[in-house]
Amino acid sequence: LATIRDVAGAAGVSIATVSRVFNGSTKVDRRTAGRVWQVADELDYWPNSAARSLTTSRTSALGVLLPDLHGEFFSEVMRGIDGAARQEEFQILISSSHALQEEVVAAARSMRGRVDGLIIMASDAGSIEAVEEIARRFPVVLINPRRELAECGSVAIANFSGARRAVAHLTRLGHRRIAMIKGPQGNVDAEERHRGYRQALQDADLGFDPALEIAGDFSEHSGYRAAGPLLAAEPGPTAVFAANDNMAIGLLSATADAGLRIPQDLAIVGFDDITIARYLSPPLTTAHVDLHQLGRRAVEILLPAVMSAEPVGDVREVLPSVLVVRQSCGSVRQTELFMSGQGGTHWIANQGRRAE
Amino acid sequence: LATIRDVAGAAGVSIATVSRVFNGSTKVDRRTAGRVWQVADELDYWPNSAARSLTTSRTSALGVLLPDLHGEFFSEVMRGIDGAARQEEFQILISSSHALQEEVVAAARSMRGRVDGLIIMASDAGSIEAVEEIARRFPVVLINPRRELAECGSVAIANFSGARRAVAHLTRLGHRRIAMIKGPQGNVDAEERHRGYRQALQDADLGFDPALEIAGDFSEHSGYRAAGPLLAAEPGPTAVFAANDNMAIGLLSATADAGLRIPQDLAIVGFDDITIARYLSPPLTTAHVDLHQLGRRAVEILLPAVMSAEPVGDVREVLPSVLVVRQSCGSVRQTELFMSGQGGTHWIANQGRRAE
DNA sequence: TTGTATGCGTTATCAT
DNA sequence: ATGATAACGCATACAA
Repeated sequence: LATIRDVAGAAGVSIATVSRVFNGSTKVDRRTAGRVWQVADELDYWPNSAARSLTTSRTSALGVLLPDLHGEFFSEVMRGIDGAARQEEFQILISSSHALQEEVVAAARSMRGRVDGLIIMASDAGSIEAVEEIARRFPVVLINPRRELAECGSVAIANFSGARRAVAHLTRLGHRRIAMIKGPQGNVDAEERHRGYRQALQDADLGFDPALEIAGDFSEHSGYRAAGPLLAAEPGPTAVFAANDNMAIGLLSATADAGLRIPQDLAIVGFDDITIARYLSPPLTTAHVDLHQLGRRAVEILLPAVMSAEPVGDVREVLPSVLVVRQSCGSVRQTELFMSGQGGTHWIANQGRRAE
Repeated sequence: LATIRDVAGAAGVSIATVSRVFNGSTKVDRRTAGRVWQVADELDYWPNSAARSLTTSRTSALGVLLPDLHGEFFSEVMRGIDGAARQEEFQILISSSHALQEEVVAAARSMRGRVDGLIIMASDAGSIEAVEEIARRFPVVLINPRRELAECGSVAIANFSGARRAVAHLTRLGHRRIAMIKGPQGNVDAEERHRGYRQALQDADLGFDPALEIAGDFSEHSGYRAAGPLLAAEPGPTAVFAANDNMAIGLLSATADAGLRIPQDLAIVGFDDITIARYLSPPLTTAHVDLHQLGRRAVEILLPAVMSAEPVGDVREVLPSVLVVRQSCGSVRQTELFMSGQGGTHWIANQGRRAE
């Protein structure tokens, strides 16, 4: 309720002085400063951020545009974003559920004057043009972009090499009929993981068999259904790479229903390393991705641009993915010490940054 | 870069008219309105929200203050908040990781002028006074408050009755030596769940045995450790109520290590119904809480106050908790049809709103 | 229907 | 070291 003017009046100084005090200007007498602080406290004066950012044209806030904030993916990414932002005393304005590109633009528009930069994760293919429009006004960093954009930074996860490594794990164990449950068409993550799968087969001098590439949509249910064509294939696969853990879980249930033993009858490897993965029976071998870091890096790339009021340079970063070997592939080393640090997992195949 | 003045100039009208057009005023000629829209589009004019909220003293944004945004709890609550807010075209400014009360106040201060109301979830006991200070300036709704506050709305989960029902489930199954793994001291949720446990025992004419109330801190590890005193007790318990699922998971591993069969040798019931619960072996019977609704209701209670620019009335709401019976208690009906709607769970004991 | 002018709460540029 | 005062970008009461 009290404004800077009220404080100035009560303290017997000008509003300029009050402003100086609150912004830590050195050019103000210690005694008057003390008086101002005291009066401000008595009047319960809280500076108005909107007014401040109107004059400074800086907001100390970042906007985050997401397609959805369902589940673990979102919460971990957000945690990374929030942590990094808080460190630099930036606030986070979030807006989710943007499937259509008009919605993305609308959300960005409504943030005009409220944020200094934007972190965008667009799911829709059409959103690219939307982002281009946005990037003309804000520094922008893309998370897992489907296409690189000039003037936009980006942070992505190592889908290709992660998948390649996961499947290489299977070939190394001697499997030669390796199936894949694919993710939704048009989804970058899904497509990259598929590329990695194909590459790993080629690396092992194996051809790919279209009959072993089952369609899926990242849902648990689609993983369950994939068991049908998978078990009907002739000759059948001895191992399966699921494009994400959700589908691996579905497949796991289906094979349990069918009386198959994992990994003896079928080896399964997933992608994402969601929390559940280590609790499954058997615990799932899967490609781990550091989502927290995904968010953190996005902020760290965005902030310098925000500070300098320039567009983000061509900073493209790919976060490493790491294969977590548990028991769903019948690895040689299967020991799982339950309460140990990483859930008894054994880490291999650490891939360096920017490796793709 | 273009301001309302630029648009007015280019369209040959006054800034007042442009403002009217953008705010959908009816008192403007269709033709001039069209011209304004077109010019605005050409100039790529995006209204500045900060300036707008400075004059209107409304922001169309809500602030959310959280202690931490770890895991599922956060993501589900946020999803509820975001969904409800978006419906009314409100934005969400979030700020997490506030353990100390000064941090909470600081966060609230920095939101002055940027939000119209606040949703606060304070973990620290001292934060209460902080919230009181905040509530003098903003409409506030508390999530799971440790103490009710005048002028603050609140939404809480049914800890007491949820725990009572969970334990009643055990007594109904014939258990008479029922242990509990408690949550951290000073935590409201934990204390309420403990009260519910005691009440359920009393309901069944059972006394409580301090030796069967093991200390815990909500962590999986503390649940694991609890197995020691639990199995050492003489006579030992036939059932255990864990104050949250995490600890139940820890206990589950410990009993597996000890070679105990669940539920034959020991029945276990948890609280929260986290995603993992249904994937455990055996799937965990637990008290389900609708976190999404928790966030949604907070917004729905807050918004009317924001609209009317008055403090939130004495709206206190308690969301029902529901016992999800799976297989960790040896219920009579154990059928679990894996891919069915609720993960093959069977819902009982639905408790109405405001029931506590 | 449209334009003029004032104010929203700050910061910043000048003087003093 | 401090005080006037002009922006900042917009909404609105009032005048036309």
